Amino acid sequence: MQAAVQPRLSRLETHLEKLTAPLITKFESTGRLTNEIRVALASLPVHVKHASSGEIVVHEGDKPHTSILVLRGCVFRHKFVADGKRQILSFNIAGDMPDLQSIFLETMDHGLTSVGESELGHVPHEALRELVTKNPAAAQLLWRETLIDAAIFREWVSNTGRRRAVSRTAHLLCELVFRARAVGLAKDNVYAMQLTQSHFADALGLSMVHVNRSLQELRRAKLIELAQGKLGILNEAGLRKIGDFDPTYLHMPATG
Amino acid sequence: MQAAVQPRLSRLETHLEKLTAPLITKFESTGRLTNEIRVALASLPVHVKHASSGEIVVHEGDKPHTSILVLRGCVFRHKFVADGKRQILSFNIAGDMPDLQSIFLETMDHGLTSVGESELGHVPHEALRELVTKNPAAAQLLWRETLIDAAIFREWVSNTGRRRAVSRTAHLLCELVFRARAVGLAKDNVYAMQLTQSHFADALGLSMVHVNRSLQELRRAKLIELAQGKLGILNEAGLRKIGDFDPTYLHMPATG
DNA sequence: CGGTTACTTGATGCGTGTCAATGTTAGTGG
DNA sequence: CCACTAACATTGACACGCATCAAGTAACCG
Repeated sequence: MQAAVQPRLSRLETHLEKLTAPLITKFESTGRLTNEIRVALASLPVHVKHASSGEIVVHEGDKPHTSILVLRGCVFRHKFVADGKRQILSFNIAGDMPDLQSIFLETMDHGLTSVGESELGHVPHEALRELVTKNPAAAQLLWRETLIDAAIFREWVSNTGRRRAVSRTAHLLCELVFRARAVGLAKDNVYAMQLTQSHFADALGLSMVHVNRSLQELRRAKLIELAQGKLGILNEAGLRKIGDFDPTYLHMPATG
Repeated sequence: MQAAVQPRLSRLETHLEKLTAPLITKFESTGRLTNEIRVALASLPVHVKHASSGEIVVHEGDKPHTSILVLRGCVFRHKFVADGKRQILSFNIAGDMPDLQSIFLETMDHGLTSVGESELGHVPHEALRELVTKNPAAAQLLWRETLIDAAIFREWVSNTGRRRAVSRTAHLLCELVFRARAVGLAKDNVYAMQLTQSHFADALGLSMVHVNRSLQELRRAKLIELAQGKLGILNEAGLRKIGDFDPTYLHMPATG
């Protein structure tokens, strides 16, 4: 399957099995990963590219022929509204495929930008389509990922629509930590991230100034520490309470 | 395939081929519907139930064994946040499967309520899973539906996060009319709907009072007529401009 | 025809945005 | 190693969009 669609080889592609590792790790925790699927995923052609800080990797309106698998770093999806204001739609870390939907939706309805430096695996749609046509189990695993993606959007609609600034901010922090933990990126309740308050503002539908004040309120309440790219959760129960955070919507295997 | 999973028969089920008609009509316009898929969809077992006005059909937290296909009427998805406020996540009309995601996401992260009286087809997950396992083309058509669903959520995040009340309201009206048109439910730019201003408020993250004032502003500007359950678009270009509405996110076949 | 539900209107206050200045930190080159 | 710079974070003053409260009106319904 792979030979037909193999793109130009990068040096890293000689270690194919390693490239989809973050994806496989993620699926493993769900208990849905058979050996057959693992092999199929591991043999997907992946072309690794480096993205620099702030680089727009995919533009709104593009008609891409690959989907992106985040290997290292962090990216975000975004839209622009009429007056130039930006809305961030999701943050995505290692193991996420933030534009997987483009395999069946021709035109990108949003853009994709790298937060800091990141490494992104580009997977040809052709290969993905062949995989999901021939391997229903793998298809359903990927489909499920896009369904969780949608579930997160639903929660963001609620968050933005019906919670006030402090609660909204706390909710986002909870989500980030939960998802980072699930892929082993948040040890000891500390998560290294490079998001600025400006990113938070655009994700939460708030002004940067107000995000700053909301974060201060969370710090004053001894719920979090946040400085120099390190987010520390001091009181998770408290943060979840303020953020009205119930992780059900993340549809993780064993989250109580 | 069907015999194994056939649920108790309702009288209407003797006309199986008619029940998935709204779904098939919708897919036909995309040009992706082969005869084989049509037959497969038409032979899905569908158990028709009537839902009364305001009836909660599926609750948040449920673990359903069927997905719902709207046959007639209108339903909406919703979540509740800590202080009891409600957020509406989508409005769904004939041909929509608002909780299709439940085939792979065990727990409902939102509820489903009927707006007025409606007729809902319940399709067993078992039959759907068998269909999508044996028929990749049908699977991809359904997958694509859930991807469009997600695209609409993304737009709602932007709408709620970054547009002000009047623009937000106009945007929602545009979306409703576009989607109604796509399934033949909005003739002559008039769409019959039973949504109250309260529904709009919960969908837009606004108070009912402010929705009322926003609608008045749109009426004063001669952009819409809205009364007695009839929404009339008087100046579509104007409404789209105010609502900053670009239908790309609906991923319809031929929308300019 | 009385009760209910939806819509409308006005008055008031709060939450958040905007503007503008300043502080802080990290990176850079002389 | 320090001056310079740019990006990010913080603070205060003020304005405004929208929520809330409350009352009233119109439409619908059995």
